[in-house]
Amino acid sequence: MRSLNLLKKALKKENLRYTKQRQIIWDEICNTDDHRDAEEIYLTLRKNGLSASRATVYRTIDVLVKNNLVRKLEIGDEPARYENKIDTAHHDHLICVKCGKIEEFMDDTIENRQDQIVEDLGFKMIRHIHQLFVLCDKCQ
Amino acid sequence: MRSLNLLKKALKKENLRYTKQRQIIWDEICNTDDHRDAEEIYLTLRKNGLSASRATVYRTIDVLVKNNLVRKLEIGDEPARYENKIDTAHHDHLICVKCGKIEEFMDDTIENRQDQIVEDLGFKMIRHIHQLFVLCDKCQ
DNA sequence: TATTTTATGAGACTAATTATCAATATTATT
DNA sequence: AATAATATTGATAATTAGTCTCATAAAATA
Repeated sequence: MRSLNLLKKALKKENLRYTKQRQIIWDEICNTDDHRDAEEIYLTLRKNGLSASRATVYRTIDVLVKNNLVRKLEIGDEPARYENKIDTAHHDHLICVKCGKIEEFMDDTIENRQDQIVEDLGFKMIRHIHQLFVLCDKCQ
Repeated sequence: MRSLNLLKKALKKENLRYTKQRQIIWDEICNTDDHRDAEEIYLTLRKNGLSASRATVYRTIDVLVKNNLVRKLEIGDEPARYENKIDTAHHDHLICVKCGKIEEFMDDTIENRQDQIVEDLGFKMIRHIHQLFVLCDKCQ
């Protein structure tokens, strides 16, 4: 299984141990393409009879984000949301301000212009956040 | 003075009273082009012998943001930062991940593509966040 | 000026996340 | 396999940005 290897590789790289908590948290994040917050992930695990504490959920997600297995979505003052990066190319997000639905978008022109802006200033791009807050079709 | 009228107009529109606290908070935000958080603004006021409580600073900033006098910058999990919108056109931000310096950018091509993406989906744009996290020239 | 309404300040409260630390699990060593 | 060394976990305390409460103060109105 692909995601298993990815987890073990990341843990090895970080000199961290492979534990069943880290596995079930990673599995749970891989199970859906949702954008869930840490509490939702924690509660889903409990509901399924799997056990990991909140603290461990937060700690494990940090490792996954740091190792590029999970994308962290910081939306204003809401709790951060997470999605797995398995088989998904880079994308940014549209967020409905009314119903909270999250869609993804990707635009090469925007990506290129961004890079150009940073390069022209003599800076070095580390990462970017691009969020379009909208009223979705159903909420208008 | 331009900013005075703007404040009074906004307060009138919201059916709020004109008070000296609201005035000194607005003045303080207009004094610089920095991107400061609420605590920094509060502490600067105190240092200058002016008096407004933290609660009033937060409450007043909310009114200013709502009425388009102040731009709120939500940067990940950091405290929100604020800048006055006097005489400044729309722009987005470059943020140095090392020294925290904030620069501004604006690109019509990006703005147009954004609008197009939202329109194509049949959504309605409310606002957007576009932040480029970089290493600035001095931090590389 | 008296009365009504709104704003302020001090501090309690909230919520997401992080830190602490004793108990437990994993890995390395013998 | 047993033991020692080290890292992880879970429960909960702490932190922090921001909001809420409510008695007092200020402003608007009569």
